[in-house]
Amino acid sequence: MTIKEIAKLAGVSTSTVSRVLNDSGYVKHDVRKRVEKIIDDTGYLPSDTAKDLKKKNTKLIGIIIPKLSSKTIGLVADGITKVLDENGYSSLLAKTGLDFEREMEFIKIFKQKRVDGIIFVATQISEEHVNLLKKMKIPTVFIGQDAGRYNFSCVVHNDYGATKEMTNYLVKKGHKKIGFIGVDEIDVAVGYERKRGYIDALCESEIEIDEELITMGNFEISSVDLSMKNLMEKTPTAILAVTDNLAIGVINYLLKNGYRVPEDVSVVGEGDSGIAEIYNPRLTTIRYQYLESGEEAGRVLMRILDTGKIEKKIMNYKLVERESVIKL
Amino acid sequence: MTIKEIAKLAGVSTSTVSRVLNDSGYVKHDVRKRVEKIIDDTGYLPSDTAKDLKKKNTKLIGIIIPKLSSKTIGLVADGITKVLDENGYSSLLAKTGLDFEREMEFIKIFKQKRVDGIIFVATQISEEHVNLLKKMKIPTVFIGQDAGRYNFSCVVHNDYGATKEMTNYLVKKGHKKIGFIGVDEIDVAVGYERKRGYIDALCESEIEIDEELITMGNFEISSVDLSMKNLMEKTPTAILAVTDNLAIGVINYLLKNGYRVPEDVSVVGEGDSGIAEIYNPRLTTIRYQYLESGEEAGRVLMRILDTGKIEKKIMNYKLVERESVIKL
DNA sequence: GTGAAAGCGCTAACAC
DNA sequence: GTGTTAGCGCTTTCAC
Repeated sequence: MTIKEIAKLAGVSTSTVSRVLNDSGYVKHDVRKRVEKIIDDTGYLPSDTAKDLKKKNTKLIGIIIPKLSSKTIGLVADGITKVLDENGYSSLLAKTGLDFEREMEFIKIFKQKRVDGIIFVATQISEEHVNLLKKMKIPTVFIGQDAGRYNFSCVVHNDYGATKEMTNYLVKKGHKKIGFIGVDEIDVAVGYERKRGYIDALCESEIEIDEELITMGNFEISSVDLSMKNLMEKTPTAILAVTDNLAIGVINYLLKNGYRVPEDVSVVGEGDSGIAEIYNPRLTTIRYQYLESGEEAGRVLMRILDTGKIEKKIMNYKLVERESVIKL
Repeated sequence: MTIKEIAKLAGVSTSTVSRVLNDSGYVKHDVRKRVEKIIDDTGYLPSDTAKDLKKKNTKLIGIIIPKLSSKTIGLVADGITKVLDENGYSSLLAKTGLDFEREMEFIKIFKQKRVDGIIFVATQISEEHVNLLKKMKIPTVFIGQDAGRYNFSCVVHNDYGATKEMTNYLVKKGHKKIGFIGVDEIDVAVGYERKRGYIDALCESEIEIDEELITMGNFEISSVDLSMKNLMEKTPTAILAVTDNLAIGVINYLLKNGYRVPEDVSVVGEGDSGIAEIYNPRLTTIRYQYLESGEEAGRVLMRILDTGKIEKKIMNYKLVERESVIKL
């Protein structure tokens, strides 16, 4: 079914059909009715493919994301698509598994599809990404990592501030030997910024930094066991894990080895990933605004498309007190 | 940048550029090299929009999904996009929030975008969906609900078999008074089929069905509290919840009210949603193949596009024994 | 081996 | 108010 066939069936020209389709220009009432009826009967829907060729924009936004099977990322994605939907944009999805090559490839695919913009949920931003994006001239906003130094828009969480506040909270509860479980600093937000928050908080409280109290996992629960073994030899009274998953791993290790939480060791996480609320004990953690960051990124992109102005947004966080910390 | 400009820069015709772009037809070696160099230098990438207008297919697949912020659905989505990627298809995402109107609307949008096919992650299938899909003539595969009676392809989980097996497992462990927490039967798979599995298992074991042992929640954890209050008056020795989330709600209720799990009451869930493994106690549950169902749906769709044959696939499941059940 | 030209389905001047 | 027509960026006969 094409506009031409509709025109023929209605005994009018294609321009008239186009006019009723887009509600533009004048069409006599009964002609409009007649055309509308035929469109209805045939179930004809105009091809965006053809339309996009004429117009400059596709109303398509590319979303680059590591994976979907994560509550956190899912929330971000829900936020993004919500705003895009509201603004009449469709979402082209690219799942990269954090594979650099695939990320680069998807940017090119998006260019071929002539997306109007890209939202990039990133854990690392490289010079190459940025250069390709600039060469392609695709308006882009990053979520989760600061792209300001590359002169790109971004929506970031206050990883530094949140972790600093959490550390201060632990200090206020009387803890001085606070273990830290972080992740690779290649992930600037979660690895580097959160660690910096922990360290600065201790400095400001004039607690000496003990390098042996600082360990690293990856994002998997099982990855903490080794770290914990070494960590516990230093007898910390509290442990700050940089994600809830890691914190759950810590608690499981502790419980398995005869420690009580929080009576023997206090444990906190970050992320408020849903599990924190129903875990046993309920986990004190940082609630970041994932859904909202997705929405915000959507809005920022809409504005870029409108005005071209780049923006950097820092999202709020909230320390959620529950049952996994004890006052010394 | 267009093919025309590239042609001019290279001093050849657009057809020649097209030939080197698509590696079709003969182009003299040095001409090819020259054109390739210019394409490289300019970073030119051909427009799929224009290409699609000529070709019959867009290599686009629409994915209709209730939301992303669910581990389960995220896994399904990861599976889908994996297979689509491998086959050179891109994913257009439609998040519906289970809103019927939006679902219908997205089908139309997908038609306008001329997607080659649709994968529909559904909790309910209505006559209207099916009729519209047929009218639009878009090859579609449903995930999670049986669309066989509508003559559509689908990939479903064995909800009935799994729940029956789980019930039998409980019976074998010596339980006779088994509470059941289900969901609305509008969701045929989770609501209706799982309940049927529970009932049939009891029947075959010649255990009388006690209607008061059968209650309903929605999918939210908090929704079980009321059900549990009534349920516990009937002093069941085991409770089968139709999802892990519900099971966690059950356990939390039990713990809060002084029961021990599993010593006083055994609890099982379904879904193996990740939390089951790390919860305290670790939850005995059914592992459905979410990721795999997404992959399978992708493959089924690829085959439909190829041969037109509709298929119904039933995925496997596995009973995962952990610590939340005791032998009586 | 390469180029000219038609045409994919639509929109938007422009003419009437 | 409505129709004619050019053209969006590409592919693909068909000539040469």
